[in-house]
Amino acid sequence: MPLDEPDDKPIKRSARGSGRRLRGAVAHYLGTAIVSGQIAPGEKLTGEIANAEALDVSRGAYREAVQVLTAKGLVESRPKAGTRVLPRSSWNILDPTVLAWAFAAEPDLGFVRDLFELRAVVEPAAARFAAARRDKDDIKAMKDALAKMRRHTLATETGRAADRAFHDALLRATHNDAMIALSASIGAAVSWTTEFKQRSRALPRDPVPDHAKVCDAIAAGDPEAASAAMRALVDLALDDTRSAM
Amino acid sequence: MPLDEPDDKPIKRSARGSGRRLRGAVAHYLGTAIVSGQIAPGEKLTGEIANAEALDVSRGAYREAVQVLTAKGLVESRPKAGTRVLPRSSWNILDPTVLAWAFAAEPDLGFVRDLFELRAVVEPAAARFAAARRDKDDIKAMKDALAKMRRHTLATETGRAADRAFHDALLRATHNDAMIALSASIGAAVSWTTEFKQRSRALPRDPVPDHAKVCDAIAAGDPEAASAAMRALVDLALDDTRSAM
DNA sequence: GCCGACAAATTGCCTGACAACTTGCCAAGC
DNA sequence: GCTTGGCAAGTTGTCAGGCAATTTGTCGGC
Repeated sequence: MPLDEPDDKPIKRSARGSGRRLRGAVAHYLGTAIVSGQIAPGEKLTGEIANAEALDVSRGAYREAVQVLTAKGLVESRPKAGTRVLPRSSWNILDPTVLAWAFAAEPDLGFVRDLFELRAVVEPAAARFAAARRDKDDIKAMKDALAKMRRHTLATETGRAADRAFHDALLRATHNDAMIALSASIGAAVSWTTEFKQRSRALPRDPVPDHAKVCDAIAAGDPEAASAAMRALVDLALDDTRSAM
Repeated sequence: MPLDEPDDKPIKRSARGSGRRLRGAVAHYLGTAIVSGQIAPGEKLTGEIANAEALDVSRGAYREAVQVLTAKGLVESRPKAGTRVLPRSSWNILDPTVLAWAFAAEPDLGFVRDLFELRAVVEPAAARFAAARRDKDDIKAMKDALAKMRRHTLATETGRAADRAFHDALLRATHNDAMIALSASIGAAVSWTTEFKQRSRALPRDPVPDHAKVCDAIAAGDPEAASAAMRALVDLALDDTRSAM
């Protein structure tokens, strides 16, 4: 008589909804565990057969998940040595998925600061490029996002999505693939700083005018004004975030 | 009597040396094919069984390779739909491996321009941060790289490696993980611009003094001077590269 | 004390089969 | 004619077990 199985299947239950396959769930599980520091760099995780069994998945699915981690520079595995967590410096932290793992738990404040600094460097310059290169569609996308921001405020999720969409449209308007690739990372920075502001219930400022100034300068094709307006926007955001912490 | 096998095993032969496993070779093969445009976005590649057989690898190994591509945003695969190449905008173009694939063949000039622009934006700002935050080890790393650049010139591969090491050390000196993560991407930009200059045999300038100025300003802890020196360096590199093309 | 060979442990790869999931067709109904 | 529902087929997704390849650590010899 076979034993019944009172155990929950840990992975199969958790977070299997959003079109994410089984290996995706495993990757998410391991990825968050690593990024959050539960498995420190240099540590070696348990062997494939044991770990796969522990998570109640086949070895093949487990391996595919590990390939994903390897592809993002989180781990490295060699025969007989096992698979080890690599030092933080070799992680692809700007990868959208890794970013999502990092923000799944309460994110490290130092890292949020780093992202914000990157944003402060890139966005004013991006605004300059955007003003020089934008086309009709770019302007439309930015104006649409701006309108949505006006309608729903930053208090609603739709409003915050519109905020992200605005910055995304701006980066796309640079017509520079390298900067467009930074969109996800910078979007994360935008999201989390507004998130902090939101929490402390300190929303002293209406963000729309600042964004509108940037938008207008870009539409007008004035690089210097666009860059300056964006710098002002970022500086204000920095002030607000500082006072919220 | 079994047939002999006159066929070369295409993947197993090619580029299997550098510690790269079989799945790595397959990923490289597919990755370069996609990044170089041989398989255009929107196209769907042949089914797993057929393609795996064509490459003479097992389906499991082939799938692990595809997982890597998926992790880097190059493809997306769903049951019954097959696996399709995603639009360029969703590729993780700044991922070191993707960058390597992009530069495996003759790289797209427009993309090199994009990377260079990103470098021009990030590096002066990074120099500013570095001047404010560098510690003894950072300075040592930069000085070492500089010394190596002096010894072997940019005409040798060791010299170019030292150049990359210099810029890498500079970015690390920012103590900003987000910027450190850009090191690989910016390193690629540095590499390829000097590569162009090298080819056209136009090496009008000794790069060492410019680098030394940056290094000194950072060691002195002068952010403005560091930023200015780096901007000058990048501008000169831009001039040289322009005249080389 | 250094160097080389060997053995064990772990990942790497293979085969074959079945399950799950979509898509696209096709028919029925409005 | 258009929409809607179900149905079937095709492709990826997952499973199981076994063997090969590779590297590390150790043990013996020099």
